[in-house]
Amino acid sequence: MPQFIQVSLPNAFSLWQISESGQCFRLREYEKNKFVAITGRHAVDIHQIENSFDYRFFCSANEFYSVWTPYFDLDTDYLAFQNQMKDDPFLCAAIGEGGGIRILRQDLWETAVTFVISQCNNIPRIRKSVEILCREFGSFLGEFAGQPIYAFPTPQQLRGKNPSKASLGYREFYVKELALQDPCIWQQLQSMSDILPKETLLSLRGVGEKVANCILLFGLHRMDSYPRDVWINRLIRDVYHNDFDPNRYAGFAGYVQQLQFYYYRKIAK
DNA sequence: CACCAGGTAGGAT
DNA sequence: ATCCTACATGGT
Repeated sequence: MPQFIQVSLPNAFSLWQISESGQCFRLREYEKNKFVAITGRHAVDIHQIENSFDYRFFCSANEFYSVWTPYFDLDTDYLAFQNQMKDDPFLCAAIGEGGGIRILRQDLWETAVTFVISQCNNIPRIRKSVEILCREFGSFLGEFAGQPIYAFPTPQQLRGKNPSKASLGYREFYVKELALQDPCIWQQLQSMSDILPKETLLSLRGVGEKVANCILLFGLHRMDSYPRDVWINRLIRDVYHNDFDPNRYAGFAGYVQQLQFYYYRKIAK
């Protein structure tokens, strides 16, 4: 019998919604209520107990607390954020559909690469390209539900390689450039303050305003970052009539953005 | 065969 | 500073 940690996460947590939120590309429901989450070199099998908020993380207690608690931001009270959105009808509706979304702490290097790939692309195809990169160049981590799981390739594993099977198109050049960077920068970015991380990210080829904000939010957990993509721009124009200021949600604007992105795409279908 | 997809770089205005 | 457009690829 494999080792597992059972936890109860009743408030503001939904693996399904997170997997559909578009902030990560390697969280997948492989069977009803069963997910595989992968970030960097870590992977875990998570089972949601039917009709409850109980989850089983198939990993050691040590890994749960050191990796997955920060990854899913389990120590943060998202209901406190939601309570500050009560006077916005769109956000209230968004909470109803996507209130279980969290802002993940993903591996920074992986976040940079995946969001460079995301530009002018669609989410299913981003996932496909990322999986091919992992399968081609990443380390084998083990088997989950009969499927081999591979880590996201390290910069060293990707350096000098030809990732043509991932069909990255014109973004392939940018990914190769990222792999050539001194890997220390991903560490250094963690300890930079103020606007230095953003300036550093913007200096990278293929990283512009929007992708930089995504990396800041999903990789560096800068909760004040508010990435504006085509959906957010449409939303602000058509729903808010160009009258929306993310600064109003100081300290959690990025969470507001995720709720808006998730819900607006959902009702568009 | 058009058009679109979590944009960006480089050049022209 | 703001406005264009090329940039590959795959899916409707």
